[in-house]
Amino acid sequence: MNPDYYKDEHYRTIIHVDLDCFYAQVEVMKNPELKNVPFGVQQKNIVVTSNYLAREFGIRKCMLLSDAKQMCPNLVLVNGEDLNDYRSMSYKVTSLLQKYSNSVERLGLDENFIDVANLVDEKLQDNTFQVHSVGNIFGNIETLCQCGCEVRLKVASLIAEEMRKLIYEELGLTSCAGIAHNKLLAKIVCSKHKPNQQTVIFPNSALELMLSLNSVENIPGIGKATSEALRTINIRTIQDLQNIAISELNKLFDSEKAKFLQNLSYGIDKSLVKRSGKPLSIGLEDSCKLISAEKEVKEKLTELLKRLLILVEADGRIPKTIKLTVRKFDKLTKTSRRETRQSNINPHLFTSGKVALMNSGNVDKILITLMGLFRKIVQVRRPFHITLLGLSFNKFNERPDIRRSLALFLRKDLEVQSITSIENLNSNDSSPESAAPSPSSYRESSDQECEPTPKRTKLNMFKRNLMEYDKCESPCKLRVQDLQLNSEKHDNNQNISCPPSVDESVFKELPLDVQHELWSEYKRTRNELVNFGNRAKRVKGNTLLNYFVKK
DNA sequence: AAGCCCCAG
DNA sequence: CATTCTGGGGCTT
Repeated sequence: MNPDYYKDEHYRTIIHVDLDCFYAQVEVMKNPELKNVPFGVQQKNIVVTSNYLAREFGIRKCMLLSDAKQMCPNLVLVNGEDLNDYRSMSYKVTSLLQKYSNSVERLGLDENFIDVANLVDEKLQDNTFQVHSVGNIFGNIETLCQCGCEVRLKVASLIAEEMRKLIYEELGLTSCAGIAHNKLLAKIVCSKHKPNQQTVIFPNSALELMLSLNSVENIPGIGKATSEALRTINIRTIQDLQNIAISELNKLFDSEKAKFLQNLSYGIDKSLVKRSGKPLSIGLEDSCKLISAEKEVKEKLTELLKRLLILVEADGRIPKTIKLTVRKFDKLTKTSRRETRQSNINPHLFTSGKVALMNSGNVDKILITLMGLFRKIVQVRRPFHITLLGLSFNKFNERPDIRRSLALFLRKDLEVQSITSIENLNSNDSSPESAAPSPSSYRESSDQECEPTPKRTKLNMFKRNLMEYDKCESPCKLRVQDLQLNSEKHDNNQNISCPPSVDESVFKELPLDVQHELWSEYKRTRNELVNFGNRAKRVKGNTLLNYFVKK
């Protein structure tokens, strides 16, 4: 038996929410007449998903159009090649779920993991609260674990029901939920009762749930390549993976991966719910039958680029690199493979809003780089065959507007530009001399309702200013307004890392997006330090971080 | 940092 | 088997 099995801890409480046939639900909202007919969502030659009426005919994910039509001659089809509507609805769902926890991880467009530890603790503080569960329970409940996970999971089942109700009431979408002490089990158990239902699993039934998958390729995290590798040493079933000597797995995978895989087979998953933020890349791709002419390539790229620029504009950030993806078809081997090339782009093309973005001259400039990238992949002087073109923007800077307005604000309203005594900024600090001057322009009639003792401190004003920013409509703002979006990876995914040069107590008081901004700025300057050694200036220029460094 | 591969829905 | 249209992450160079 895997030694980790006896050490598995159940202190976490995780909900997995999965929207029912998501694309199909969005299409019904766009066209309610679809509600009572079997229909599928089509991309090129493929039915990528279908409603439940169609599934009764045997329609399955990624079925060929011709096969689907044979099974269900009356199948109605809607085109789903443009993901915009699905994507925007998806982010609305994530935004709703973020009301329950700051730790929400997106998976694809239709799934979210939520770590509800804090909410569960809150609910358990209330002694009048009668603990019970709602929804389906997977497995037996005769020998439940006594570590305390039972009540947490039951409470989480109530939270999951609230979440699903909210998603239905606010957005009209039905969903399923799985509740467990780790992500793996939450995800698997979620699919045990569908659609529009939820299921909780207690740790004592973890093995039963894993065995119900039958084969290793059904374990989330084990894909085609891994299961093929496992097959070479005759591992097919869950039990095979449980019982194989770890030394055998080490012949195929490094020891960390080997351990990870075997743990999965026991339903053990230590991975944390990662806070999802703004996407790290924004891309579009279009597959096609065959392209063999450079002119055609340029036309396709133009169309893709124009669509992509609209998405990037809506995102609000400034992209730094662009990547071209080409799928080459080899007529001899009858196989295709993807090749990519990327290059930096001139940020000036994006700095002055929509006009600059859609300016045809700028589009042309980007197109020239793209065709340059294309010729790196394809010898255009020789015959070539392309079956897919893709574009994506990959690295981003926040738009400078935010930082500039903050810096301006600070310079205007603070006598000193750098904050030397950080504690004085804390609104909980009651020492009288710490109060900052309060310009009358920031007095508001609604003051009394804001905070118990709304002290006019610099930090309060700083936060207020940000709230004002949040309220305003601006073309550079995200379409997904409420989302807590971060574009950085952090050492600790519960809290945002505090740059060592900044006082942590102040850092924690700052709004999340400012924390992100400070951290990413610190990382940039740190990288410069690495590159240039001691001669580099610590923090240079008129940066946000500069206002918060301890002196 | 660039490009490939693997994972997911 | 992959097929669509994405997006994240890890490995190698």
